[in-house]
Amino acid sequence: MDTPLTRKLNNFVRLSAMDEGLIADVLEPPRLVEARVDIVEEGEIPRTVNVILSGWACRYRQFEDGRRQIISLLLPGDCCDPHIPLLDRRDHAIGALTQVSVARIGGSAMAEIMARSPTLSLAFHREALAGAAIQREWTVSLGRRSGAERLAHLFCELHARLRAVSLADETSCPMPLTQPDLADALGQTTVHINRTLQDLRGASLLTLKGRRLTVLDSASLCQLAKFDPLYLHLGASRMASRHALPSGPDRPGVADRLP
Amino acid sequence: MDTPLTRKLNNFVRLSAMDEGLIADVLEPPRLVEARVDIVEEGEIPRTVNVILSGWACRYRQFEDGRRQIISLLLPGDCCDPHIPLLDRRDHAIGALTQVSVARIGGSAMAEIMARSPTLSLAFHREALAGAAIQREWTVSLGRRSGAERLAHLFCELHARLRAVSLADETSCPMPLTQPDLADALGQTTVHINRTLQDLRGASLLTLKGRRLTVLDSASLCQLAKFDPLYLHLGASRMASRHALPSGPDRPGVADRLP
DNA sequence: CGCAGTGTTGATGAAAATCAATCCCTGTGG
DNA sequence: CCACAGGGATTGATTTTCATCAACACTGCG
Repeated sequence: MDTPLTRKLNNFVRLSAMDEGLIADVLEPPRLVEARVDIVEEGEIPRTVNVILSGWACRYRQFEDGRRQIISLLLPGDCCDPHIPLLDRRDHAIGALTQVSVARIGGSAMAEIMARSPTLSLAFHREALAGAAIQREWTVSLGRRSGAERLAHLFCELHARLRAVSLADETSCPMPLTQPDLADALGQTTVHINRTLQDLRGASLLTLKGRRLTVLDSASLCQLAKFDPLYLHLGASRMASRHALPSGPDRPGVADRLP
Repeated sequence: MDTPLTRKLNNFVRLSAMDEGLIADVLEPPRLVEARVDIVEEGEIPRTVNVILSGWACRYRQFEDGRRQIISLLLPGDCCDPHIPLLDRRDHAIGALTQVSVARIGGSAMAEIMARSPTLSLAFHREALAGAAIQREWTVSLGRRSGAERLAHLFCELHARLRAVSLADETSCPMPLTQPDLADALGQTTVHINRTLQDLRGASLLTLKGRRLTVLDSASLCQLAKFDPLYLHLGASRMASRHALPSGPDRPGVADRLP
């Protein structure tokens, strides 16, 4: 069966038909969650794994004073913590950004297929490690990348991740995030995101309209973002590493085209 | 055998004497790494797990233009990625911040003890999940906490983590990080860290001298930082949750004492 | 002694937040 | 079909936070 989950896991290990069958067996019937509704709430005791089948969600944390930080973005095929049932309580919430279809895998069913198929076990482990690597990259972005670099980097990442589950073409992909969403993901304000976005458009790096992102100048965008797809661990084979900056700090540089 | 590693894992599950013995058996003889030297380098193919026995290290990433971001801090008892041998190549480096003593566990030995002892397997898994949770919290800090909040939060976290391995007392702990280190961890400049530090000292929240941090007003520090130790998943039992903000956005607030 | 890394200070400028209006879609109900 | 509501996008003016630049003091150490 071809689901975003199997497509994603196939980036990490080649799954056998039997593996895919095992997954299909344990995936409970999906439920729909409307945009802005929580899929799981903070403080819950985790018992099941949730898999995103369609739509976008995010982990987030909100302070009492209203400040919100999106901690990570969950795209189709992503599973919310394959191993989370091991922990005590959830320290963050997961919310739907668009309408989302999620399927659960019971904690014990999960343990069972991991025990049954070493390949699946490896796949889920790698999925988790890749997720951790993405989280580290976000730390780098928030800590040391400028506004324009952050935005560019996020777009590069999302495009690559969507390609890995066949939801993007060579130069464009869906982009349902609103500017407030982008602001909360990148630790900035919507006003500032808006202006940075205009800079990127002005430099002819991309267009963004109708909830769709089109990358006009991939090489420059990657270079500006210092985007190196290695951290996604999606398997060198299919990664368009062609734009991975061949380094050399001294090149024309898009930065000149930005204000 | 009592090592920082077993002390740390005991926060997640109670290890049997046999489990501790298994660990002792697979820990290779430690090696010393001097401050500012890499323990593992970016791009390496991971084969072994490294455990910090003493000293502090960090994951970090450095751009060609000199900007450096410390991605996470590794304290005694922390292991650098118990499951990392599953991935292709390292996307970041790990460097020693002080002189560090590290012991390796061979990849196959690791797999073997995990297979042999379900308790150990669970412990290492939880260790990894707790590490991921810390990484998420850093994302929140870098994205939405102000300079003073960030610094306060980091100090709260480090103090709690050190307590979990019996390296801190009730109100103080070693703090070998230099101001440049703090700056690279918190995504700011050393000048700004210096000034923020003065604010925290000025508000009588802490003292920091001779590479030792002393918390003078733990409740206020936690409140300022919005520090909730839940995310460390160190086991409710021993966590000093007493200062976990009982919430209520309307209280005196230390913030008033800061400039 | 002198050096290097660290900590500190002041002056200045850039990046981003904040405040406050619009404007513009898009879906909804009359 | 149109008016309306509401979220999203955009703009300008202003303030705050933080970075940058440039000294200089302190400390441990060869």
